Amino acid sequence: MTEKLRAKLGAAVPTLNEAGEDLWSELLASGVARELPPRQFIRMEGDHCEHLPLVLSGAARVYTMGESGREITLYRIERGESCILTASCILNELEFPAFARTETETEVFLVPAASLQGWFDRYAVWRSYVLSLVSSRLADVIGLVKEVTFLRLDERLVEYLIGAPKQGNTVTITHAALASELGTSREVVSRILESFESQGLVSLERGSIRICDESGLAARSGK
Amino acid sequence: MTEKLRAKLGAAVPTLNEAGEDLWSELLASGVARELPPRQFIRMEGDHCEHLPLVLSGAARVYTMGESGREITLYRIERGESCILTASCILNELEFPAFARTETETEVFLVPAASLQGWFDRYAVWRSYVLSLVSSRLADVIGLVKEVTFLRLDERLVEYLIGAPKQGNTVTITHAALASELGTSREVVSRILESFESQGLVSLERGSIRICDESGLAARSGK
DNA sequence: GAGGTTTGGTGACCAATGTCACCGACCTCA
DNA sequence: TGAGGTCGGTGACATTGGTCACCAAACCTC
Repeated sequence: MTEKLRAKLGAAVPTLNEAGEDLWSELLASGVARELPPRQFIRMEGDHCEHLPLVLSGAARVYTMGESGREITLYRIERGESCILTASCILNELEFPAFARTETETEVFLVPAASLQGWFDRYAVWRSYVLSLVSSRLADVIGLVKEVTFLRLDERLVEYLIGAPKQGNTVTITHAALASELGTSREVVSRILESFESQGLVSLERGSIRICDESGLAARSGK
Repeated sequence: MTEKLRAKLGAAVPTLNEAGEDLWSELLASGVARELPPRQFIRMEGDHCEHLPLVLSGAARVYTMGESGREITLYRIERGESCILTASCILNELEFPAFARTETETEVFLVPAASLQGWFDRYAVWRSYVLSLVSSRLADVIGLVKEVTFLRLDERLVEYLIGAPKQGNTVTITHAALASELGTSREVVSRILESFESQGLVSLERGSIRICDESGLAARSGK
């Protein structure tokens, strides 16, 4: 039982394989694995955080929302990562400034907030795990500021399509979801996609977008 | 000499007063104080970082830039803070994703990159200093994404004016500098300020903005 | 296959923003 | 006092993006 969990954790978070027995026994003693359904909220804006979720499989989306209800994705938490924003909140006693929600069925390992600081002080492996996550988030979000401030929506849409997970050359996402990614509205996304289609860059189907001319598409992001 | 420096560091970074002699002696042995003139670049985009600057007095602005040359301020580094983005870059071996530049005459204490990781492993005080800085930056920048994505410029301008450093009720800044704060162009700022003035909310002078009706101004940010 | 739900297409419209091209006022300093 | 730089005002414009109001097609469930 515990063996299985340990294997899973080790596989998801390679860094932890360098951990000693002491950290492992604390991890396994105080943490709990949990299975979350898709679209389950992990955190709401303003939450106080009582545990740190570490993603074993699946993924969660971290996003924020404007008054109008429009959303924008800040980043995703994938296998092996954890909701580091939670960690920050715990360590600085801040409120959580965003929403986090699973996208697919997601297995998480929950670590109680109380343990975090102590581990951070005692275990170098844990330290570097946490710190490198926080800092790469910081870099991500700075990149996002840059995008939002200086790029047009069509350029951002291209970047999304190019970087998105694909089956072959097809991105499976609805226009509405794409709008929530980018922080805009469905109509605007549809309009831009339609113009891409009329230029032969993509072909559209209900619920998915096939990229026909990736280099042509990429060229649109430059200008 | 060293005594003076130690006092200065301790005064600027209260956390360090909890540090033991071991950390102090390393700090003082490997770091160097330096006086920087206003508008001096500390970091350029793409830099590799060789030392971590810790601000003893003065302030630096961290910003990024679009292709057109427009700028947007990400945050400021004030007394006692350090260019934590530098720390992230050092620890993760990334390139620096922004610009950092002093605003006023600024005293910094330079810590060589090579020392950082070791201190981070050995000294709890140093750890919590670094981690709390990184995480509060993350929260700041997430807030910025939210602003940029969901607020209109006039609302953001109001927020800036309300939060800005003032002498009495006067904010000393040029329209062009304000534009660089917000990531827009000077003309747009002038236009909005002019409309504020015509509503009796502010009064404008060359190089400064006097806030006449703070609550009226604040009301404009809501709607 | 009927009815509800999800998805996306569309046109019209307007508000917000960025850009260009000036000009004039003011400031500094040689 | 004259020259050059900084600061800001302004009008005209084009583009971009957000919103509203529908509708129609595709899909799902019973």
